[in-house]
Amino acid sequence: MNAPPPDESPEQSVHRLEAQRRANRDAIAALGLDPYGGRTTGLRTIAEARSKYDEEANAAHQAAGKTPPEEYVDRRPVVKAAGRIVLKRDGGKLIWMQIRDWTSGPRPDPTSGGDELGRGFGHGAASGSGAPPDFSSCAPVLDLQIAVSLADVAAPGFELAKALDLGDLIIVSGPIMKTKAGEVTIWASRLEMACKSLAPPPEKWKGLSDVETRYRRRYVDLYANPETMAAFMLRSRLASLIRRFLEKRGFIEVETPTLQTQAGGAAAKPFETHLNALGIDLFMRIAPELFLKRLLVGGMPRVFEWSRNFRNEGMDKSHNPEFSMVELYEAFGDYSTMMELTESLFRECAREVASQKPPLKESSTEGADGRAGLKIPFGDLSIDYGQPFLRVTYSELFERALGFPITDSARVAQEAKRRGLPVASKTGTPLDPILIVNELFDIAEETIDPSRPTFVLDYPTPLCPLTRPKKSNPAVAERFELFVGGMEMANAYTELNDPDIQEGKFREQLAGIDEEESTFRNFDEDFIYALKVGMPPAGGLGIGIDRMMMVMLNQRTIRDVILFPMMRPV
RNA sequence: GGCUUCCUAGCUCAAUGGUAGAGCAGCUGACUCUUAAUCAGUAGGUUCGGGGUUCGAGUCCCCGGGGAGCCA
Repeated sequence: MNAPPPDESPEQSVHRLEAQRRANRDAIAALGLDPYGGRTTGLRTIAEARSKYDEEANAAHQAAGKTPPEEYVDRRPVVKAAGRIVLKRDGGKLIWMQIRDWTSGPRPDPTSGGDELGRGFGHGAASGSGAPPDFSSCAPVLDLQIAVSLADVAAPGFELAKALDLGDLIIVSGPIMKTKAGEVTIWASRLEMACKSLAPPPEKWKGLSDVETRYRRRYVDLYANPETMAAFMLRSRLASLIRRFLEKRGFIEVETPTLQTQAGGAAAKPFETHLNALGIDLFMRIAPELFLKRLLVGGMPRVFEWSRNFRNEGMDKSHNPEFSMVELYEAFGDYSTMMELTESLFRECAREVASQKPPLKESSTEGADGRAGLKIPFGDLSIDYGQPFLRVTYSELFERALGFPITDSARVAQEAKRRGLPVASKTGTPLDPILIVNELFDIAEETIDPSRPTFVLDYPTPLCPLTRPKKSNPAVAERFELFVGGMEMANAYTELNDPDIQEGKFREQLAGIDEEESTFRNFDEDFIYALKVGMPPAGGLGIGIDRMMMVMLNQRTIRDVILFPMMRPV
């Protein structure tokens, strides 16, 4: 049996659901309305509109009955709000809808009763009258209900309401009142079109749950899944907090080149690109470090950059090819001032997160054993930012985890072989023992308690080409990394400002690289010249913002804290 | 890169190797206080793509695409 031949007309090439929506758009246009709206004034957010509800005025209006006496004045506040239709219940001559805007989010106060819970697009509350809403398994939202009555709405509002589809954006104005069932509602006196939606929305109860589609069509995820919106709203708040925190401490925000002739400041494979105007190859930056230090040379005392970095390496749940890093430098500071700053910054962010209401976070400010604590959930963990962060030196941590000191070269080599780690370079030359130590150090890192933010400090000097060695012990450098939730969060140094030592380290580094690496790693002569001009002693710090957001927003993968994560093209 | 696993209607999901289904969304109709509204009716498919085994493949095998998880 053959299917009927496909209709060749362009109308038929459109999906049937889109075709229906196009027809509804035409119906709206036929009413003399612009399906795509225009500038609108006097709008309130849904949250504001809801807050205007007046109990007394509502009671007076109900008491006035169907045919109110002549002296009766309707005192119910009139509001105007706009939003996306997430539910529509057509009752013949009375049409109910629920609209959503960005103020729809986690309910601010879960104890205030369940009768005003918004529903639709995947986030219902516990069903049943009188049952307290259950915040453990769902994310209730404060959508706003709209009633469009044939008798009360100005023409052609009712015909418009009939032609509306889920997902359309509308503007409604009218008295804010409460229905018999107790739900705050705008009883529409005017209904306007803001934008026709031609794409069918996700399922109204289960929502959009397909992970891939959520990333590829984040715009749908954001409006259909309020906890997604809530997470990114909170990310934005924290970004703002971080900027204010740094500005309060005298740091100024700067911007340095993203396109660089050499990719310095970190050990990572860069993206390559080409500048037609000069006919030269360029690299996307892997770190802003060398430019920010030039600014210290120039006399800027405290600088920070919100830097998008690009690294042409693996992708997994804690790596996206482009990622955000805040890097900062403080003249006359050192790594201990950076440590204090880092700890304060994480604590302030945690405090902000803890001040958010459920259901996004179940945080606690109750400390263990009576001490001041500040706990933020991260998966199965509860990370405490209230207590002082733990501190352990690189060599202590190594010895504690491996059972022998980093100086025991024989056992280091033996252990590396046992674990199948490389003990020689690709060309066959034996690796510096300290590099083997550093391979084994991954094992030590895994022994850090992920629920306690931990500074690992005093890295072996050979691992730190940009860091000043300790005066009391030149074998270790004044560098720390912060670990939280099992991930490396931050990296800081007492910056090396002796141009001769720096040049020596650069040359040493370049001597050890392979052919591939030499295509993008060069000797940065100008940076050395800058150090010759003179850079004040300084502390420098880089914080991996995306990972920090992961632990703050309780998201297990970096893709859930980046609005548009890298995806393979379909 | 290796192993495991997933991809079926717009969405969320079913379907021992034996006629591809449900709920929601859609469409038609009824309904002026609904609450995931309800009721009656109706339409909707390249089962990710290609190949193979088989009387017969959504299901088994191979190749390819995309996602997720674990490992390196």
